[in-house]
Amino acid sequence: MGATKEVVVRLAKYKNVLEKLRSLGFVKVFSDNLADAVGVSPALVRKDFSMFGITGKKRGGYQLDDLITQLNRILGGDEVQRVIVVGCGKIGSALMQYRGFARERIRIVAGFDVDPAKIDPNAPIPIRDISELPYVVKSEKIKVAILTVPESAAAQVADMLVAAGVRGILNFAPILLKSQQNVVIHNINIALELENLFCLLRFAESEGERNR
Amino acid sequence: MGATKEVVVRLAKYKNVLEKLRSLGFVKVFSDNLADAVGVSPALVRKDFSMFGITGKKRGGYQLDDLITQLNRILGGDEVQRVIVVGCGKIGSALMQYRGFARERIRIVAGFDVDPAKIDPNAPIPIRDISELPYVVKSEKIKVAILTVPESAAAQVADMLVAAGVRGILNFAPILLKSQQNVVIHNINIALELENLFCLLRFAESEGERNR
DNA sequence: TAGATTGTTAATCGATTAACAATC
DNA sequence: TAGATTGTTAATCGATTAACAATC
Repeated sequence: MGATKEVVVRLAKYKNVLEKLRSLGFVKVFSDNLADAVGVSPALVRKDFSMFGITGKKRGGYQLDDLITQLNRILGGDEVQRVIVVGCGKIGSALMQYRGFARERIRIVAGFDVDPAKIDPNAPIPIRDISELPYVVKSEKIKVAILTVPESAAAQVADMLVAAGVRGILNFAPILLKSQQNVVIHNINIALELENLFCLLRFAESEGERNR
Repeated sequence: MGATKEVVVRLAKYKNVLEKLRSLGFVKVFSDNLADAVGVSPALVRKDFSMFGITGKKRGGYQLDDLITQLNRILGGDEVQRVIVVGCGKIGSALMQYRGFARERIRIVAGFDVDPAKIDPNAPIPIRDISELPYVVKSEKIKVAILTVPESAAAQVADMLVAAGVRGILNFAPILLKSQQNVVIHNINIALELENLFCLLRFAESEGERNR
């Protein structure tokens, strides 16, 4: 094949940029424009497109509407994407209320926690006891979950999610969960990201000295 | 050279795993153990180490204490790493209170916002008006900032941070900020991560069908 | 037309891995 | 000793880019 994860991820980035361009009134784009916006080379943009049979006009670039339609077809389109949040602590609650999701057609349909004080099935976004998770995942056909439980519970809750039928997990717990057969896991480790920033800076500095 | 960003990022992952192993009472590790924990091949672990002059014993693997010391030397070690949060909305506030940072020796020293209602210079972690940002960054020698402002303000505030002397930005606004000369920017776009999960699942499905 | 941009091939580049001698 | 693991070289692999004919 060749349609690796990286390509799919880039396609989604192109789509996001294109939607912004459309709202600005653009009608067409060149591979050059997209390349600049996403931070890749124009050749790669064209290659990514051609890999999925998306073509443009030799001199006129790509029609914005066409392109977005095609990308939606490939990426899974316009349906509202339903997600649950498991672990309603600080970060979990913040994500449940995050306004940026609506624009991307992402809807959080429920939260789950073990703390009885947090349970509130009548809230706009209901918060349920975690024991109800398997039932809700099945009846609502939930495919993707955001995992924001403490580190100590993360592995166990991840297993529970997979057992219930969840196929994609966005993990914020500071533990590396591994993608398995049929389950895609993305790990976001904020402390590690900060550490990496500090390391890279330190490195950039010593590089600078070396070149002086 | 060859010490690319990826290598540095892996070294930090090794270090995290090693610290956990140490707290479990481990005394030595093999490249095999680390490879499993971080999800890479044993050969790559050894290569990464040898690239920085870290050596083990031909039969006995690597001494845990030695290894951690070496990694600390390379990665910038044990000092407390001071960070500011710019934008004290839901996510910004959640991060300011996130308990996981302390363990990684990360300390949030201040928050900034434009909303007068949020300003509170006497809180445990003071929240200041954004106009004070340049002064605080300079006087406290802040190198890294977490950016959690709304999309519409992100680019402008990022410029402000760089002008004030910040050299690393962890950007949560849904906009792709580009790393420049001397400035490292990591973008975490949570909506995009979720979109990617859905896309990858959709892809995995159609792959599955094809192989049936 | 002249100029610009696509689509695609072949070349390049860099990162990862296989493999194995060295050696504990 | 026999067995296991490192350190390193050379081979592989895959992704990216350069380059250019096609063509609008």
